[in-house]
Amino acid sequence: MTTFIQRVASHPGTDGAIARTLAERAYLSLRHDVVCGKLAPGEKLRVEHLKDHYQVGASTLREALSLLVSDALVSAEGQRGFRVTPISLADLEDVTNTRVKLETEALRQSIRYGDVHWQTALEASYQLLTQTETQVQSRADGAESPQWEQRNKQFHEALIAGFESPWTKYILAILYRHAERYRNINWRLTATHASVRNVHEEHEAIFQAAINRQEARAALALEAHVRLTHDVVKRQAQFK
Amino acid sequence: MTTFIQRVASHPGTDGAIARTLAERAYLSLRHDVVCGKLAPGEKLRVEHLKDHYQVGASTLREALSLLVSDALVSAEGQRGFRVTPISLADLEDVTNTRVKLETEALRQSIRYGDVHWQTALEASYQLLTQTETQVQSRADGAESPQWEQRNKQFHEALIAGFESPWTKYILAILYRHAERYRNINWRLTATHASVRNVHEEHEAIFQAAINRQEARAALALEAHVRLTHDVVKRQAQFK
DNA sequence: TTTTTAATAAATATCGAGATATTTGTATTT
DNA sequence: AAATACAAATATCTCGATATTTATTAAAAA
Repeated sequence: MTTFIQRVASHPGTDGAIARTLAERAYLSLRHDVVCGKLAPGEKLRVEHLKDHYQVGASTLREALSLLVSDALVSAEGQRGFRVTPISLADLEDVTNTRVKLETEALRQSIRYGDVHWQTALEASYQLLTQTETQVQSRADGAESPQWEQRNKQFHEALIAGFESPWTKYILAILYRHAERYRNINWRLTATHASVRNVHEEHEAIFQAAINRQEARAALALEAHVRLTHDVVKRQAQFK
Repeated sequence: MTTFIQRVASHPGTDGAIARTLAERAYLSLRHDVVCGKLAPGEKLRVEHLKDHYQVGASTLREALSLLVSDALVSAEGQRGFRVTPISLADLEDVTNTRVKLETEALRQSIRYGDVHWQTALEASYQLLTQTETQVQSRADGAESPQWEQRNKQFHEALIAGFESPWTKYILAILYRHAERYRNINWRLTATHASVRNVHEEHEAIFQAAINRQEARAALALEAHVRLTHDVVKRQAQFK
């Protein structure tokens, strides 16, 4: 008898987390496909179709979809099934504002109380991100870069790692994923040579202020950074 | 053939929301039982047992539990089932701090931009809450009051209703539920005659400041209120 | 033509059995 | 006696079939 749950290479975009159940695997795969835009905003999610594609039973797929509902990436309406949560300018602004509020505060606390270990980890993640950003820049290639996505996220996580608040981190992770989705959906338009370069300069400004323990300056730089991303997406946005 | 999903009276604590599916009904029932402490923190949630009690199949119950996972009221560990999320002093403090940060900001915005309709609704909810609180006081009865819980929640919702941010409201609703759980678990110790009276005075202070559009004062009163609730629970806390 | 009603098709939601994994208990070995 | 290996029991997880609801289409009535 073969083992039913195989130790397959995890689906891209799963943060390297090992999914011990099929439901968890389906959840991570679905989440990835929603965030990267493969499952378009507003799209109907028919269980019968999806269960074939994700290779699980109906109940298991519904379990995965239920997990996505509370992430607000999928909406459920009783007796009328699931669909990918729609996008809107108002929602993007709400995501951005809420994120700015929580993330800048977390950064301030992090700078105030972060120890040596926090600083070291931050420097390391900044180095990695810088590497990727200079590469992307030299390639002059606006194509989607999973590596950049990963390292960008890790840099943002490292910034607030000095602040001990699981709840803040949990909420920010959810909000970050939504921001990521908005970025991905408009990626081809936004990831021009120029904007990538800007982003790197912004990252540097945040990093320097954080390392030098300049709370206010770091918070302002982070706010400007998050809002600029929002502005770019908004300017290019053509929500159908 | 009889209709399978009956239009039964909804389970207490379901906010009057009509559950269109059994999974949704089970979710609301389970959530209520976790929040009110009937399902104790850390308790193992065995699907085989619960499915009988909540009168649903195994898959449906798992779906309900999955919804609770993202509310952080239930924790899931792959292949090892579900259990009620444990409580801790650190978590209570995190919940309180995060809530204070978001709720005071929301209140300030609400006061700044809230229109006449916001003010009217706030006054109405304050009246209802006052009624209940004076009744509870006169009864000199520390027993759990579902009506007070409901009106207290509605008052807090009304305070921030002038601030247009679905995300903030969604997050605060989750955090509020956790705070409610901590309150319920220690209810008998905290709901003394004196504390109920204090709470009403605090509510009045918040209300007056909000109505008079005193942002800073209202925010401070709200922070003091939330933190005091936290302090009382903390002082009485005997986490096993 | 427009509106209602009825029949059909499609999709959702639910269940319980069976496959898989973990835990518990027992025997065997060092 | 402690540690390991094996076996039974318990619980989790998964699936496909079935019941129920919603959406679609066609026919009948206004």
